Amino acid sequence: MGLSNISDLRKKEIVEAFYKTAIKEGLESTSIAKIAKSLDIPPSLIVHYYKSKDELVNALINHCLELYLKIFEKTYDSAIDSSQMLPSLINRMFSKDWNDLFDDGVYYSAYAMVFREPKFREKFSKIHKILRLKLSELLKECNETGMIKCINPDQTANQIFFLLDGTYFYINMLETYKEQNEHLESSKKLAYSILGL
Amino acid sequence: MGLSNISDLRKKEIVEAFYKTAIKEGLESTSIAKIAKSLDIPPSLIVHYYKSKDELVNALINHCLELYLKIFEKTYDSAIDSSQMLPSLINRMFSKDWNDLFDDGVYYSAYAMVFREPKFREKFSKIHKILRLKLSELLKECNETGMIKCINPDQTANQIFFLLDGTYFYINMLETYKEQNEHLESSKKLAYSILGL
DNA sequence: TTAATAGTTGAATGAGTATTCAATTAATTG
DNA sequence: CAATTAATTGAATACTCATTCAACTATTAA
Repeated sequence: MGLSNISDLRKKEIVEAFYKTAIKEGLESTSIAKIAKSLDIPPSLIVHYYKSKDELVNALINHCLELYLKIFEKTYDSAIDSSQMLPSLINRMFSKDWNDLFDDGVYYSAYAMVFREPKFREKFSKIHKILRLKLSELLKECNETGMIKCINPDQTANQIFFLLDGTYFYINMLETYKEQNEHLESSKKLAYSILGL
Repeated sequence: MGLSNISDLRKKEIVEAFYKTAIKEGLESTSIAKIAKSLDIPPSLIVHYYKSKDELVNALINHCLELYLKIFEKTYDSAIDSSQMLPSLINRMFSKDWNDLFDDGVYYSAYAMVFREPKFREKFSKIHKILRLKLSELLKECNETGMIKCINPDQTANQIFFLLDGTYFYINMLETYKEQNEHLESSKKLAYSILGL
């Protein structure tokens, strides 16, 4: 993480202010002026660092996807020993308080842009393919230790993520924590069943 | 379907123009002026029928959700006989050309509003709960005919939809039709397996 | 036919938008 | 210290936004 000069620091600061404002106001209705106000700087300074709004949105999407990836990587690293890794990962993936680390409102707004901007589509697919690859590799390792018997690790990794994404997609519509938790538990069980754990 | 007077016709016309414009330009960047232009009417006429932008967005979300629900209901009705209903439904749910009936870009943009507008959250959850209920009832019927042995139809219906939503969420990021189809096929198989078919 | 209502128009309002630019201050380098 | 570069400012640009309003034209009812 270089961020040596002021320029890079400012750029990061601006993107983070964008992210925070977008959480409150919504991604599409967050203007350069609003970001500037939250940082108490003139709007022209933001334009100085990001030549256009498009460039700024681009930087935000990068920021979001990196954040998303980091949360996953952190989950991987936190496992005590390798044999505990898979169940530990599944448990954390299907738990609401883990999901709360990231703002879904901004995430889905950014995702919606995938349908009109091919470059965003590529970014999103890249990150999600990386995540699937990581899980797939973990499954292969667990296969070798005899923990699981997974015939097609790539396919299974995909299935687990389908289940994960679909579950969060639904529970975000639900009001009570109780309801959300019940569905997460149900999906977690199904995930275990798919893995043969 | 009343739509007796001109007022109701105009209102529907406006919402549909909103939807079509949103497909091309994106939901959040579709203004009243743009909708008006596409209909070749002055913006003030739109405001006359929908007192505010918020009311207009509300009407669009209703329109989208009704459209979504209708697609499902049509799929239900199209089954030749009741014994064919379940496999026929699953096949159509997990096929891309069926999904293409509805614009996902607009759908996810609307979904993103769920995080800031409780009234939209309620609308979305209502529709999705109806869909799950319908599938659950179908599973119960299939249980009675002995077609399947589903211990918890409500939970199973949820799981099928988790898988469905998660699969579409992912394949929308993918470029090639081939890739998309492979994942849909894989998920369809898992759905069959979950149902014990 | 007259009166009342509903549909439609175009112009105007004020606030907010992204972006440009010249001027000014701060930091860095020779 | 002097010269150069980078960071910052504030004002101004042209444009789009949602919304208002008075005037106008159909349509309908009495």
